[in-house]
Amino acid sequence: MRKVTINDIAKVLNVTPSTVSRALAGNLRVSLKTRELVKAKAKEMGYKPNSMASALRKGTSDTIGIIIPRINRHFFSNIISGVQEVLDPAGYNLMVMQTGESLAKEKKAIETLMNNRVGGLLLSISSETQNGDHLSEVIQSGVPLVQFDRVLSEVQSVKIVNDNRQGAYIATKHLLKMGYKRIAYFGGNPKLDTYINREKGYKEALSEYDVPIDSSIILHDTITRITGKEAMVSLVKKKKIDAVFSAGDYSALGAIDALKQMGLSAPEDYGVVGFANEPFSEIMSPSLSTVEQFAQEMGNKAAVAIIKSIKEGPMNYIETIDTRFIGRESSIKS
Amino acid sequence: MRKVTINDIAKVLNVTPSTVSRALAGNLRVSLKTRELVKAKAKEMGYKPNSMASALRKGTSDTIGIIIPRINRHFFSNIISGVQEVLDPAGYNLMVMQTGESLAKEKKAIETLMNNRVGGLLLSISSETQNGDHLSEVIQSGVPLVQFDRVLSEVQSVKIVNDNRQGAYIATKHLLKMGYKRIAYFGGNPKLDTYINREKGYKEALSEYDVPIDSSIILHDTITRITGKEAMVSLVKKKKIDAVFSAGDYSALGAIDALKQMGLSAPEDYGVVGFANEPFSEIMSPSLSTVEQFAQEMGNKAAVAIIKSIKEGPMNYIETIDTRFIGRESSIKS
DNA sequence: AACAAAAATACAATCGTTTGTATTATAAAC
DNA sequence: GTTTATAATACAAACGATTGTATTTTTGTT
Repeated sequence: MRKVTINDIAKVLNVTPSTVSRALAGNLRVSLKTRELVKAKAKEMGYKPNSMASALRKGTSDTIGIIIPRINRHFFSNIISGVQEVLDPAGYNLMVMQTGESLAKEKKAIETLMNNRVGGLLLSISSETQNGDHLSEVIQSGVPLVQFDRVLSEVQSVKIVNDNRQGAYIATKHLLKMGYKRIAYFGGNPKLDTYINREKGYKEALSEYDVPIDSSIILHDTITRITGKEAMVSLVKKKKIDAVFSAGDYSALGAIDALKQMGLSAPEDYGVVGFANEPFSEIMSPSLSTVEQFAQEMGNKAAVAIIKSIKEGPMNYIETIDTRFIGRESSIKS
Repeated sequence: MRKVTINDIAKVLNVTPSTVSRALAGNLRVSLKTRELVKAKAKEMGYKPNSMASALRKGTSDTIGIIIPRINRHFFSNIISGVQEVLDPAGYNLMVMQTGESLAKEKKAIETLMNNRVGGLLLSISSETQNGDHLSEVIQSGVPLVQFDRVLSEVQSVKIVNDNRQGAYIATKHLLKMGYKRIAYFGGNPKLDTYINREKGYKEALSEYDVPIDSSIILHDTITRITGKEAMVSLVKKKKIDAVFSAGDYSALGAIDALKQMGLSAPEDYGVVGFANEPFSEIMSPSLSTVEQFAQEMGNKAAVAIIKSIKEGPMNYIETIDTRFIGRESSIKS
């Protein structure tokens, strides 16, 4: 019941293992006749290549590692799906690691993947990660790296990101067009590029409409349903705002919770726009205006980039994916 | 810049590679003194084990494969999360494969994982899968198998499933208690155990309340938002029902879409209960009564089972996880 | 001090591929 | 028909860890 190996095939056909290996790989150094003979025999004998042996000898495998903060987040699971869409037909496998936003776990994940001799590494950093010190091993070893969504700009690699600035800009502009003037900003971790850029886009739109930027209504770490709700209650009480652009849908949802609780509503009393197009944003009532990010596409691009990097050596460029504004009830006054 | 190997350490310390290997593995055959010496030197030299070499020699790896229909589905991504929660601290890695509900892809995934000499296999079958023929290779090779959520009962393995019957039973009973009498059933693929059991639970509750079972209001393959809406429109027009128990939240959402469109509402005119506790079910309006499945817990249990199977050899039992009914606006008449 | 028993380490084969180099077989050239 | 070029295959050494067996060293006993 032992597995059939290349050597077994070689013995049966009275050739050497090297010939079998080359034949199976389609190497032109072995004649067409033998190539076909070997392939047929391999199939007949039920040969299954041992990826471990191959990886050991070659020093690299057909497995690609991906590291993300959380797999059970709509955005990231869609990215994975997009990655596999490309990797699968190309013959690569995917090993998934989660950091749970912890730098320590991120380091461990990188180490594990390196020990497994992955052919390439896809990474979206944890919110704790401040620099690329822990990536030096990856860079030095020559294993190609592709960063996506949350990237460290200091680290040399392909970077695939959303145009967060543009998305936030359009969303904020939309609110301005609808006549809202005092628009709050709810952001996340202010150290992440993602949120830095969303804030930039927000400010840019305000400036364009000559609306003064008021730092007292620009909030950070206000990205969950709970914190969004609390912030909204407070801002409404202070009568400081007439709308919110939230850098996440959850905090936008929280804002709407707050309005409902206070007997107010969107878009009549306050305009609300989120970011991410979470599945619930369309379903909730009022439905939530938001910015759609193309996660699947991001996954596709990251996968294409890693395959290219594997074949042609590490590269270094940034690719930006446009976002799309989706206007819904929460911000469209009739 | 070459990687440090066990042999390098051996040379430096003037011992043999076997001693180093055993020392690093904590084997008592090597003296405490050498063990500590080796470990220290390994650390000093920046030794990183080569998982491939180890896997080749041992014939198995510390990687566990998981096969699911779709990763970007809330339920499954939460299972993965739960699996990793257990696997991670135990030193196992996870390789994730998606079938997209295709049997052909499922076969390929199994082959790939077997070629990668995974230590164990976690599987939730595709909706196309009818039998376990393609699993014979796994069973024969002795690689432990754990099925979860969607399982083939004919195949010998650990099986971790939700108590779908119980969940459906409680949900239907709840509708009956609320005074609804003519309750439709919206199901999925009627060949999957999952839906067979939900239908069973539904019927059981009806029988208990002496409500006759009417096959004209028992619908299969009605599990998406669209099909749920269409079915609801049709049933309401025919005045056949006063409530729906849907085996999925999406079709329940569709049913509510239908009601809204016809100027009707839940729970006043029709009661609606879903299944799955999708994130949107709490957020939508009216909020949706549903049955919560503990995906994370299922993942935990599957992971524990696979580790146990790896250590103690393949096992064969079924573990059932209770579901929990969550009553919300869509079915609670005041 | 001699010997047995136990502990520690060394030796060597092995896992299944891959790949550079050497060798043999075939074809082409004169 | 010999020489040269080319195609096809064989040989053999890796890749890095693991593990059964053999050997050496240490410890204990009398």
